[in-house]
Amino acid sequence: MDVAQRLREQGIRMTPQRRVVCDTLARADRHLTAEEVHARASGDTPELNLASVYRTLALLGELGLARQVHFGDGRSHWELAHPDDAFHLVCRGCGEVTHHAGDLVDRVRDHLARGHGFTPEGVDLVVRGLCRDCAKRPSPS
Amino acid sequence: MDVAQRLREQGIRMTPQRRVVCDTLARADRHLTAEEVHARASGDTPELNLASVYRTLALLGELGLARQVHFGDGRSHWELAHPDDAFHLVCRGCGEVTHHAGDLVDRVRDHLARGHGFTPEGVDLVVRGLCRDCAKRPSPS
DNA sequence: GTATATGCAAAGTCTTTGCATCGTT
DNA sequence: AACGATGCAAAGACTTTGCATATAC
Repeated sequence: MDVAQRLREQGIRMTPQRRVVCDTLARADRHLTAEEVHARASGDTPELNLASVYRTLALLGELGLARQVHFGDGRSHWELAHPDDAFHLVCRGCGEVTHHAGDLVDRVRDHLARGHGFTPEGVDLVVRGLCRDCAKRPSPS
Repeated sequence: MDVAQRLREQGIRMTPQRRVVCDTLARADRHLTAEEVHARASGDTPELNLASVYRTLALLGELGLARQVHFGDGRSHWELAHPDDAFHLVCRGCGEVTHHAGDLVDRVRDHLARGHGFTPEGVDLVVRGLCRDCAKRPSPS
C-alpha cells in the first residue's frame, strides 16, 4: 500500500482508520457504500466511526486514489481507482455490479478531444439491465 | 402532449398537477431537480406540493416518459425522455449541462448485445470536465 | 359514487459538520 | 508541542410516506 506515501507527500497524516478504509476497499470484491466499508472495517482493530469513513472516502477521492460511482440507488459506491477505465454493468435482477473492460470510455474521450471544446476529466458509464442469469429467469418486474 | 393519453391507457388519472409537471419538464432548457420543477411550476395555476412533484416524476419515470439522471451532486435531475440517446457533459466550472448527440450510447448497446450475456435496458453516460469557456479561464480548482 | 391523487407534516436515508479530545508528525 | 484527525451527536439535504381531504373518472 503506497497510500501512506501519497498522503505524506501531501502533508496528510496516515492514521489507523485511514489504513483500514484503504485496506477494506482493496480487499473488496465489489463497490462498497460508506456504510458497507464501515461494517466490514469495524471488525478490524481500531474503532472506526462512520463519519471518519465518509471523510476518508472523500479524501481518497480528492487524491484520485478512490473513485465514487453512482448506480442510481441514491447512495455513493466506492472503489479503488483503476488504471483501466472499465465501466459498470448493474443488474436489475440480482443487483450484481460487474466491471466490463473495453475501450469504450477511451473512445468517448477521444471523441470529445476532437474539436468539441470539452475537456473530459471523468467519464461515468453505467449500464443498467439484466445479467445473463437473471435474463433467463422470469423477469423480476 | 400525449401524456394524458398514455396515462389513460394505463388507467391512471390526469390531474392539473401532473400536467404542470409535464409542461415544466417540456419547457425546461435543461435538466431539473424536483425542487426546480416545483419552483418553476408554482407560478402556474394549481397549488403544487413538492411531494406531488416527487410522486409525478417517479410515475413518469416508470412509464418511460421521463428520465432520471445522476450528475454526482447527490440530487436527481429529470428530463423528458428523448428518442435519441444523447449523453451528458457536465462542466465543473460553470455547472452547465449539455447534451451531446452521437452514436456512442448505441455503440455500447451493440457491443453488449454481441454475446456478452448482458441485456442493457438503460445506459447512463455522464462526462464531467470543463467546457470550452471554462477551460480558457484560470481553473476553478 | 368510488377509487385514486393531493396536501401536509412527519419520518427516513444518506451525508456533513461543530467541537472537544486524541494522536501523528 | 502543535496541528490535524477522530468520535460523537446534532444538523442538513433530499426524498418518501401516512393519513385525511379533495377530485378525476
